[in-house]
Amino acid sequence: MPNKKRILLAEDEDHLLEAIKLNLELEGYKVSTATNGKKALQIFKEERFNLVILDVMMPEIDGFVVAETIRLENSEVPIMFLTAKNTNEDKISGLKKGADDYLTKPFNLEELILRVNNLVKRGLKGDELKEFNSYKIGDKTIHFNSFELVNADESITPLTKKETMLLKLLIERRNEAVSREQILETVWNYDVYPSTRTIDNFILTFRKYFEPDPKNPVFFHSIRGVGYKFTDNQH
Amino acid sequence: MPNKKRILLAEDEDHLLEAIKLNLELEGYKVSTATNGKKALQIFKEERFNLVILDVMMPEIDGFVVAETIRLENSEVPIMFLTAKNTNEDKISGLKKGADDYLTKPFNLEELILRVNNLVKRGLKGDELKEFNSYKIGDKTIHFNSFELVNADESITPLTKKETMLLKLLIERRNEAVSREQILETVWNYDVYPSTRTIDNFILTFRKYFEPDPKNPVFFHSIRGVGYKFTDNQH
DNA sequence: ACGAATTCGGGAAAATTAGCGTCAAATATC
DNA sequence: GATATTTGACGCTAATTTTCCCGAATTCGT
Repeated sequence: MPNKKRILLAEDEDHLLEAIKLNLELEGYKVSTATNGKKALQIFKEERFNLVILDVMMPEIDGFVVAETIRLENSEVPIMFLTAKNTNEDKISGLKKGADDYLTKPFNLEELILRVNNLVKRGLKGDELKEFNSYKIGDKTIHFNSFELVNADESITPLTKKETMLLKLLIERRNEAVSREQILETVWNYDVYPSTRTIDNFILTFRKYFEPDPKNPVFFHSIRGVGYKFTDNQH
Repeated sequence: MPNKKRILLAEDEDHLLEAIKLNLELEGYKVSTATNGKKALQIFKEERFNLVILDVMMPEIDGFVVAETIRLENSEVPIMFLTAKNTNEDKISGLKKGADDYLTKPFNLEELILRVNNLVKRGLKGDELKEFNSYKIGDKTIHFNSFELVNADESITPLTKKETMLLKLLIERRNEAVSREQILETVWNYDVYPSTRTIDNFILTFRKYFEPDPKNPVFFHSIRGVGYKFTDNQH
C-alpha cells in the first residue's frame, strides 16, 4: 500500500468512536475523527478523504445535513451512515442525501470493515485513467506515450511529465469541471500539497500551447472557486 | 433518457419478481428476469448489464455462487443481494463474494429503487453520467458537472459555483419550501451568514434564466416569511 | 373593519472580495 | 548544469455581497 487511505469518522459516542477508529487503523487506514457535525465539516474541508463515515445523530449538525453539504460541493467521496434506528424513513432520507452505504447499530465490526474496504476500493476506481495514445486539440496533437505535442506545422514541443498527467486528467474528464482538489489528488498524489498558484501555471502553459487566443480560452476554462474544465465537443 | 439501463433480476418467488420488475420498469430500466441461478448465469453471459440483483436463496444455484461466478469473469458490474434472513454470516459472506449492496426482505420498494439508482449510477462512466447529472427546467437544461446551462437554442450560459449549489439544493427539495435558514446553512457553510438580500439576488437571476415571465414565476416561488420553493411537476 | 404602520421581497446598481492570471525569481530534480 | 516545478507578489476582474429604493403584503391600532 503506497500511501494510507484516509477516512473521516464522525461519531459522538466516545467508546464507539475509539473502537471503530482502532479497527480501521488495524486495517491500515489513516483515521481522522470528529465528535460533531460541525467539526466534521471543518476537517473535511481541510483534508481530502477516501471515505466519510457519519453517525446520523450528532450534536450541532446531524449526519444527514453533513452529507448534504458535502454533496453540494462537487465531492464524489463515498459516504457511509451509521444509525441507531432502523427505520425506513431514516434509510430513505439518508440515501436521498447521497449516502453510498448504510449500517445499523449495533453492527458487526467485521461487516463494517468489509463495507469500508468495498467503498474505498470503489472510490479509487475513478482515478484510473483510460489510456489515450494521442488526442487532437485544434490543429495540434498530443502524443501521451512519447510526451510530445505535434503542432500544425509538424514541429514538436516536448511535454513534461506533470504536464502530460494533468492533460490526461482534464481530457479524461472533458466537459466537466475538475476541482483543484481532484487535480491535486490525481496529479500530486494526495499528501503533497503544492500551494496556491502551481496549477494555474500549468493551465497558463496549456493555454499558450493550445489556445488561438489565450486571453479568451475556448478549451481550458476556469471555473471560479472550483477548478478547471477542458471543453471539447469534437470527441 | 436516451438508452435504457439494463438490470438482471434473479428471484424465485414469482410475486416478488413481478413486483420488483414492474417497479424497476416504471423507473425506466429494462429488466431481464430469471427464476433460478442457472438461468441467471445464462442470461448474464448473453447480454451486458448495468446491475445484477440476486436473491440469495434460489433453486439450482444460489445467489452467492452466481455472484462468485460473475466476479470471476467480470469484476465491474455492481451486484446487489436480496435475502430473507438478516444474519451476520449471510451478510458477511455476501460481501466477501463481491456484493456491492445488500437488502433484507421484506424491504421497502422506495429504498430498493434508491439503491438501484445509486448502484447503476456508480457503474456508469463519463458521458453516461451526464444524463444523471443534469436537470431540465422548461426548455433549458442544467448540467451540474460542467457548470453550464444549455438553452433551447443550444446556446450556453455559464453558471457559477454558488448558483449551481443553490440550484442543486432547491431541485433536490423540489416542491417543498426551503427556508432561508436552511439555504444559508447548506450553501453558506454555517458560520458565514451573509445578510438580507443575498439569497434573493440569486433567485432573481434564476428567474431571469428560467422563467418565461419573471414577474409571474412558475418555477421559483417565493414563500413569504419562509423562503423559496422550486416547483416542477415534470419529475 | 379600515387605514396606518411595518415588515418583507423585487429589483438594480454600487461596493467589496476572493480567486485567478501573470511573471519573475527561488527551489527542486534529474 | 540544465530543466522542471514551485513560490510569492501584484494587478485585475468576475462573483458575491451590500446598499438603497420601491411596492406589495401583513399586522397593528383604534
